[in-house]
Amino acid sequence: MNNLIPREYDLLASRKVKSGPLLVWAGMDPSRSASLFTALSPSLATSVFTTLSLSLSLSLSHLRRLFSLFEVSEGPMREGIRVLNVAEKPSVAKAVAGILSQGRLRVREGRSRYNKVYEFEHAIRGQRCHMLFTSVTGHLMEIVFHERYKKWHSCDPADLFSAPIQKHVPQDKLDIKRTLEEEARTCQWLVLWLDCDREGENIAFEVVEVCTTANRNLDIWRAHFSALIDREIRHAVQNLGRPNQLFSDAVDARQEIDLRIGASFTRFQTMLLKNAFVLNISDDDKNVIVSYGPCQFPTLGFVVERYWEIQAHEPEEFWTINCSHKTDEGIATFNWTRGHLFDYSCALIIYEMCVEEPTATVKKVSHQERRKYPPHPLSTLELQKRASQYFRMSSEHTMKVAEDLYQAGFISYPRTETDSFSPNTDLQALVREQQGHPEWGSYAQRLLSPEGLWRNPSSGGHDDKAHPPIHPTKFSAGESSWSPDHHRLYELVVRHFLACVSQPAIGAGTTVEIDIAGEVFVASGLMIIEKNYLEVYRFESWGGSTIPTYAFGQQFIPTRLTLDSSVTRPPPLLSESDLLSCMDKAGIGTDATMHDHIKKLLDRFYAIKDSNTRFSPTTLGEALVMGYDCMGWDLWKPNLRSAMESDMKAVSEGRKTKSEVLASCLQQMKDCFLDVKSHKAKLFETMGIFFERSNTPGGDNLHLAGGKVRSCQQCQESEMVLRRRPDGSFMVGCLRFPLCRNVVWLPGAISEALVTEHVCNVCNPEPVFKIQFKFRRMEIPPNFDTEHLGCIGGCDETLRELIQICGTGPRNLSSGSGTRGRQPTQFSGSAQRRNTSQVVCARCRQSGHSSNDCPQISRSQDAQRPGHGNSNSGGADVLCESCQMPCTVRTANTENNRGRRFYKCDRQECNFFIWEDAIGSGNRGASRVNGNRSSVRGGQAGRGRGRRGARSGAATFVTATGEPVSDRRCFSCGDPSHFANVCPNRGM
DNA sequence: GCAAGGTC
Repeated sequence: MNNLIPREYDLLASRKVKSGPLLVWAGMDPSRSASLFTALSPSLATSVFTTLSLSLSLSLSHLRRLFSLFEVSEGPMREGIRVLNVAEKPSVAKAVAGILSQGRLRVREGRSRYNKVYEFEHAIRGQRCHMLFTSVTGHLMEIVFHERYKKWHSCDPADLFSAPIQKHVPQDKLDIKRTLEEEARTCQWLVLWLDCDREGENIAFEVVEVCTTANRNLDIWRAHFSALIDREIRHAVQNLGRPNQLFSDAVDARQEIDLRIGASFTRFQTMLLKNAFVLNISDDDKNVIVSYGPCQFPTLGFVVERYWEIQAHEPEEFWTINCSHKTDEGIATFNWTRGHLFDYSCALIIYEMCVEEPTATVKKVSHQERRKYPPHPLSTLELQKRASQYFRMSSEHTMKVAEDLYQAGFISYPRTETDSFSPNTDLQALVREQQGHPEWGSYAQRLLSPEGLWRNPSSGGHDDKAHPPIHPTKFSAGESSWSPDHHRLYELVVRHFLACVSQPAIGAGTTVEIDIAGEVFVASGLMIIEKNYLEVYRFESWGGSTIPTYAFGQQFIPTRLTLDSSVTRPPPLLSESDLLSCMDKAGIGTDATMHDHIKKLLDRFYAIKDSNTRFSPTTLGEALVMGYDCMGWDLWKPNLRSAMESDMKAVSEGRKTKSEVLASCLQQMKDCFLDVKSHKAKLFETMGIFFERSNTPGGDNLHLAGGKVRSCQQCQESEMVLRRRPDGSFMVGCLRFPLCRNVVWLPGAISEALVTEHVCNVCNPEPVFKIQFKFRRMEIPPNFDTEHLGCIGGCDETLRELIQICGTGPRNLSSGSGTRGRQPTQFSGSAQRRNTSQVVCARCRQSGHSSNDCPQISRSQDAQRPGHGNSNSGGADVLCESCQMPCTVRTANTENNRGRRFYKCDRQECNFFIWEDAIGSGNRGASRVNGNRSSVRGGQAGRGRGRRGARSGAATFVTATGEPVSDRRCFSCGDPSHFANVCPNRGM
């Protein structure tokens, strides 16, 4: 036994530890200390302590007092273990220490002002322990490249895939590191209370590294807990395990991959592009960073993809039969169970059948109880989405406000994936707290009363095992220091919580099914009986609508039976809420970082957010995505991140090793990088479509040809300027590109072009400046001069002929984007337009579209479509009544006329406009309130084929001019002997 | 000057 004493003596004497009740046992092997302590007699102990006191300059009386205290208070002497506990954040350290000490604890400052040290006594499995509880603030370490590779120009970015890296504690974490080192030296155990996820496990190993460097004898333990509630924490401390190296390895791999590919691609892109093009995205383009990241790029990809989808959308007309019935009790709107038909003829035949036999027979009446359930408990993602939807707050701002509320103790930890409460949570106590609130206090009181409003919250099925759902933790009727957004967010958290523990809303639903000439229509009504959670959750509503009473077999004539047309619409731009959902679905980012990735898109000028919180790509964002897409690499898609995530999972489960995943992933990404690098001309080319070349050093010899040629007649907002593309060809394009895509392509044989001051005296509107061209002799026929003063306004036959002879592209057009054996992803929109705009239409001889897309053909085809039969617009231009110039056909995008085409004179002073469907109907210039093409009652002009009128419930046919039709013929075959509903050719 | 992940 005595042989232990010198060891203890050495340990203690060698360290300048602070005094404390368990001082003398610091550094002792806990498995042996018990027997040592038990065997020590008071006299022997006194002797030991005397020696120690001399070495440690402590008073003997102090040591005696400590020893006596033990002897008296503990009976048979038991050893005390000094345990260093480390949590991932200060709040967790405080909460766990509070639970385990039951409030009997001491607090002292650590080296870091945020990370305090709590001290208390606690028994772990009967073992007396002196607990020191402190924290880190997330990751303690970061990985960086070795000094040699840190400067951007220190190496080829490709070298970053293999450059040596090191993990170190950054400057701002050194205080925390010192605290850990100092406390670890005095302890025998280290218990890791990091969050129970992969990142938490990785942070745990960072703590282990720091602590064991200071004290290699530490016994390392891991506490596993899923919520900061008594039972969980007490169970965790009595069932300590060991940290999971595999979880940590997975994070190590992710960190290294993220760093290497992020740094390499970012350096490459930035150095390649920022000096070569006039990006015009910041006051100083020199500071621009064209970053790449495995999360930010797929996030951008979602934005661009939706944008392209909208651009590529072509409205398609469809037809619906709508029916309504008005009685003294109200109106029932019946929906056609076929939904809608794209075939006008079919729709019209069916409609004629209905009008022919318009009596509706009630086939089914059903009554059901309907319930609208309250939302699941609040996760971070839902908080962000709802704050965006209800208050238009950005996800980033939401998290800042939530963090403030959390720091001040009003709400629980705001970064959580969990959307179900632990059964041990005292939810009623949380509700009780809110009883005094002037707005929702009475609802909280009712929740706790026996009236039955209470309901245990549902589970959303997610649990990050680290934090509870976001909920209020402290009552507030509003603090004076709060901004309006603090008020809003606190209110959302409280109301959401109260809603979660409430009964669902209950309604009485009625469904009525009717039959008109064999066609089925359905109407439904809903009457809210009990609002329940909707009373407190004012952000949601439940559209209550009542319908008249119907009985089975009842018959009636519909008040309104109309054949209505509408057009398909493109999806809207992605809202912030949509974007968060896309990211969540694809596993891009975490609950704590998703808003960062969105913000990064804005910071990097890759996307903009409009006032409706909808995102569209900037020119730079679209160009980058298009550039990579043209090269055939899916770097902007979520696949890469998903694959990485899958590999991380494999590492954490032991199916793959960290080194295995690192080697394969980095090799793959390096191959990709080298390929992109070798095809950088492609990226350059795409950028050249969107941006002017820069003359600043660092760019190459391509340059903007420059000079205004004319004002843009398409957007009417900007100018058409002469440009030279990276492939050497010339074009005249609108400065607003890509917002305006007006372009005039020029012959490929041009070697030089210069805008002159000569104004064309033929083309309008003036001025159209002529361009001095120089052609390459070998590329034009001998009868053409190499010098030519030309006009792009449409009068120049020479240019037109040379375009036909030489084409518009560069001399050696590459084979396009599929040159590496891999076809690029097909996408519509801008890229397709770019390709087609390089050809000349064989029909109208205009450049910028192929004969397939020729607007003249489109107009002719339009004339062939149903509904255009009587139109006088077919095939011929509509001329402005004022200036007699051809009008431009456009599509309306207003709420009442969305999708409806009209002709408009481009000359602003004319102000001439006419609906396409009004041409020939005698309704020139008349606008329509709705899209009805035919109606039983009160319809407006039809599409030329005829419209329906009504007399007291009986259907009548009228012509476009309103005259009754007496000699109706079958619509399908034209035979006057029968109607379409009995046409023998029907269905052929 | 670069990533994404923690957290203050």
